[in-house]
Amino acid sequence: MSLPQPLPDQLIELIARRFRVIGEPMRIKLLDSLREREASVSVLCEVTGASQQNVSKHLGVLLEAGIVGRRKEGNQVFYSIVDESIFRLCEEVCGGLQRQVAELNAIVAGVGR
Amino acid sequence: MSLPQPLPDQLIELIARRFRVIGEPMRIKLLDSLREREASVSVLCEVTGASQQNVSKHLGVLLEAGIVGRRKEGNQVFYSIVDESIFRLCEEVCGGLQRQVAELNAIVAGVGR
DNA sequence: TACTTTATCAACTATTCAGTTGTGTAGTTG
DNA sequence: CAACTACACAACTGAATAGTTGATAAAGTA
Repeated sequence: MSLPQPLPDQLIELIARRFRVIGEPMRIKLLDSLREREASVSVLCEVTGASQQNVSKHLGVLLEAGIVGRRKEGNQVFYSIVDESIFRLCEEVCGGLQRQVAELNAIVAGVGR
Repeated sequence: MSLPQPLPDQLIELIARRFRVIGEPMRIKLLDSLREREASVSVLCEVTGASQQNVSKHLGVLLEAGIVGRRKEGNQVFYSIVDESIFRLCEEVCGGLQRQVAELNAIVAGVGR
């Protein structure tokens, strides 16, 4: 995919909104917990250590963004990853972070030369 | 690159911070303006229509995050992209958005069937 | 020197939003 | 039915931050 130049304002807004949705530690944690398999809200509360209301709220944000899906079963609700590209984004970011750390490392190592 | 499972909290924090930095329309606009070539603060003000102080502030955030670099020349300062992975992130997000829109489109089209 | 341009810093305002508290609503169980 | 479980909604509080305003600093120019 190639991006138009310049980016239209509305698209910029959409992109920014998307990044803000995943720019929240708790939501990344939830997504990470859902990486292997779907999970109920109560399980996600245990895993993350957050309150039920808080987890529910964040899941709502992720649901509205189309990143996760939900499935009801009895009186439980199971959430699962719908948009797998989220993890590619995280990997890309981690790659960038690693490059930065490597550069810093090279600079620090150079001082002792 | 493959991510560890589960993600350590500190890494989650770093990833989230990174996403928040680019989760701001004005900063995306600035990065978009720098895609082709470096630019001075004043030029970036014209392009974005934002105040000098505001542009300078956002550039400071991007600089601290290691996404852009700066170069002084006379009484001007030129900023340029250092971390090109930013654009891959935007492309990935746009791809996700397009898939969502396509799905919506399919659903809407199905109604009139 | 005095003045202009360019960029940054600092303080303030307004907004956004994460997390909590309290409550409501299904669904299940005794 | 009542009691319980699982989840969501709404209102509130506090913290972070985007954008403005005013002042300061640095470089070039008359």
